[in-house]
Amino acid sequence: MSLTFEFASPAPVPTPAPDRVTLFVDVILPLPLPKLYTYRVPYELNDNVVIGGRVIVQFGAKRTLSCIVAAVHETPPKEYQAKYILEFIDDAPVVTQPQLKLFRWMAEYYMCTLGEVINAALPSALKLSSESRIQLHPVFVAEGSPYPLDDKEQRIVDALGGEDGKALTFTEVGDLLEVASFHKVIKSLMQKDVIFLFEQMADKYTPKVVKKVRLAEHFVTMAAVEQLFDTLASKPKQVDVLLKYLQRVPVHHNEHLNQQGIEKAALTSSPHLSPSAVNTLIKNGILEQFDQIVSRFPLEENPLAQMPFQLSEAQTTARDEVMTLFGQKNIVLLHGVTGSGKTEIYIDLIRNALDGGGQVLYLLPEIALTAQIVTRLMRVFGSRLGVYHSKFSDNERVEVWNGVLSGRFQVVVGVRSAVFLPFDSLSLLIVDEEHESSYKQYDPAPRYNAREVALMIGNFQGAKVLLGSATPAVETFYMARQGRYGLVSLSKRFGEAGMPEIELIDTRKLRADKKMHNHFSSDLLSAMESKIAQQEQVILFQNRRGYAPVIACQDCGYIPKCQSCAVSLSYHKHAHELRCHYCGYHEGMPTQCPACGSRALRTQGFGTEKLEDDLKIMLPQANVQRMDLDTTRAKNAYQQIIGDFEQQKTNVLVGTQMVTKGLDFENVSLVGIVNADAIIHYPDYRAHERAYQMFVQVSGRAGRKGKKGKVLIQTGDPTQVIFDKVIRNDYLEFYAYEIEQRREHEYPPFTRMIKLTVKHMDQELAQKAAILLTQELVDRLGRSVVLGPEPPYIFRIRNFFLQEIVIKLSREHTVLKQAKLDICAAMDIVRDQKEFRQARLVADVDPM
DNA sequence: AGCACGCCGACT
DNA sequence: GTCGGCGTGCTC
Repeated sequence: MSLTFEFASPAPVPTPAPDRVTLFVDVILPLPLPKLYTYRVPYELNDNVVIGGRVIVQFGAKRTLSCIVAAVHETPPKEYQAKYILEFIDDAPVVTQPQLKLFRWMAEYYMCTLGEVINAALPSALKLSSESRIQLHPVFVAEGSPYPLDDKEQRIVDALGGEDGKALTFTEVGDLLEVASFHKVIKSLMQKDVIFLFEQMADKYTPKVVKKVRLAEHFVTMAAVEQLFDTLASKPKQVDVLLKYLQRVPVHHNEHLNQQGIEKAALTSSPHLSPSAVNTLIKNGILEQFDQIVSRFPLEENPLAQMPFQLSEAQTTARDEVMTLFGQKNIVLLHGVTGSGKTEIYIDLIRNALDGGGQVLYLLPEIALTAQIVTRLMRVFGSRLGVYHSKFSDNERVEVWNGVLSGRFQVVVGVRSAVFLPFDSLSLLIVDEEHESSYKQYDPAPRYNAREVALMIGNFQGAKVLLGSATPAVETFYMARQGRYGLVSLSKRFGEAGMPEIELIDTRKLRADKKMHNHFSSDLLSAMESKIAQQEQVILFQNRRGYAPVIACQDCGYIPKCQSCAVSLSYHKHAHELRCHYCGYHEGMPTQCPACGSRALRTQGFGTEKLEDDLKIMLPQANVQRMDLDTTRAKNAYQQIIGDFEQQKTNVLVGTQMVTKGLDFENVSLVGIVNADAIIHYPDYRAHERAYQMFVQVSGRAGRKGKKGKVLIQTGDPTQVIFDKVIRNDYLEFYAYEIEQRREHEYPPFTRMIKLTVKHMDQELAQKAAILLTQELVDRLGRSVVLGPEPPYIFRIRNFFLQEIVIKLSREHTVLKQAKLDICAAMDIVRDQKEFRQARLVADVDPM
């Protein structure tokens, strides 16, 4: 100890901790990366750390990203120096703890990264993005540049203006120059020190603002108002405006009303008022204009909100049974035939759950989430109801997200992705049409099934889950039969409506007898004719869009195929072009055969478009409308078509799957399934289930409100087993038959499947990679559980050749977990192979 | 996923 | 000779 001081400084007692802890956070980047990344919290900002909040970090040399804080700790990373967090965005979580837990489970279960889950979960407006901007360099502004600038460069400099420091984004520069290669110009300007580049995080959520007006403060007394009218006596237009304002906002009764004012548009757009008078009043300081941030979902308190409706006896019984079963089980399946009034039961249960103070999530397949159902729910739940739909704008989604966080929305009705919303105290989840395959996300990752996710949320949050369907998924019904789920059945239709009468039409026989007219049997045609004559409506179902799936040259047999996919091009008559339904490629319809020059190009097969066309000729008296992906692409087209049909402007609705879902049309008395065989003959184990569900669901559209409906099914082979089950409308019988098939062939629910797809531009390499992958899988899991590799029916999509491997696993959790690890390991081995660098490997857990 | 670093063809 | 193609590897 060598001290140079006279008085020794106090012995270095362990300093009473200066409380200077260094915090680190693990963040989830919105990227498909397998790990979390650790950043350091600037000491002064320790208090700002929020788990589930967003932070901005520098990732790599050039990128600035926003990400979610998943964990906070004090452990400095050993192998590297953590970078600092640049900025904190939120002072409260945007992602709740229960969500983080759920997202971790999803990533593990569906074999993807947390980043991918986060990416799918967050509305993109919550994902800040770095937008590169350029600005004039201060040195250049002061001294100019020693280098000469060319024309393009000068234009950019001009646009950036002088001292005011205006910044342009790259896109803006691109627009300015009208050329794509603006990077060169920017680069050159940067080298000349004329501009510099900076990154700016832009919050993409913009609140909705309305312009409002109110009376300027010093006029808000009776006396002042009266005086005002005197002064304005010679300005009748302005007086009109003021009168209107006072009528809407009776300031003389209550001065405080003035604070809220009214929307400016209410005055300016009124036909009796002059907009310029409004502006004059504002200019003269009599009215004042202000902005107010408003919700995109107007808070209209509905007086009818609590209006009770009467459940039928059957509904009441079912509701009570559900409630009783919830006492013993967390999951209940409500098996109710089409038209049995499940929705009313849901509403009743939701109301009940809300009274208990919990949140409710009500999931519907996309095509079933219609204005019809939303209006109905709005009427009951008013402003407590949030709606989450894929056709919503991003801003609207953020509002729902925030509304759930703030507690404003206690019920959300939504599609698949609504399972990502930040609930933290759900007491009830409803999955309607639980068998629907649209609950499963195919691509991209996470390839989740919202039904399964809902079940897991229920499990995590201690909430009850109600699954509803007229045609439950075989897996679901099995669980109910096993006693794992409660089961409630509703076998009667609501009201007096009976089940429709189903009839098969043997098209093969009729064709031989020359009783087929194009794709219509005379039976179907005459049935349609008579229904239309009786002012009743008809739905025709054909599960194929477009005009014809194939065109062929009559002379040489040539069939136009997609250049990027292994499919023939479908003919779309309206657009007069050939389209690929897999990659979207399209080209004009050729006038002659590209191979032999013949003009004899004929269509083969038929889609909704051709049916619509044929009907217009065969039933000229009918008003025919088509509803499929092609006619509903525009934002409100769907609503338009439904509306027209509802108001009976159309007699016949021809459509794909879309017409099968949850639409209640009271006047439909006939449903025709034009080609049942196309639905049954599908190369996978679920074909029968899907066909059964489809037939029953379409049939369910026939006959409601007391009218007995009729269903005509055209098929080339009426003897197929499945028809028997459909006609007798006996789900149990169908189930009994199907479950045996599943047991015998070891399909779900007796096993759990994982489908691996290998994609490669090179056919041979795709196959080689798949063979290696299979080998690696067999080594780890055993030969018996690995099937394939095999090219799928459509073996090439978007220029990638596909190979599929299916793994059938035991449903035991531990086995499953281990198997997934093994599968990952096997995939990594293939990925690490130099030869297969270009291969893409995708795992799909519980494929549909 | 981007973005940088690094090694081989068609242009000033 | 350089500009630029995209193959490979990393990002706290």
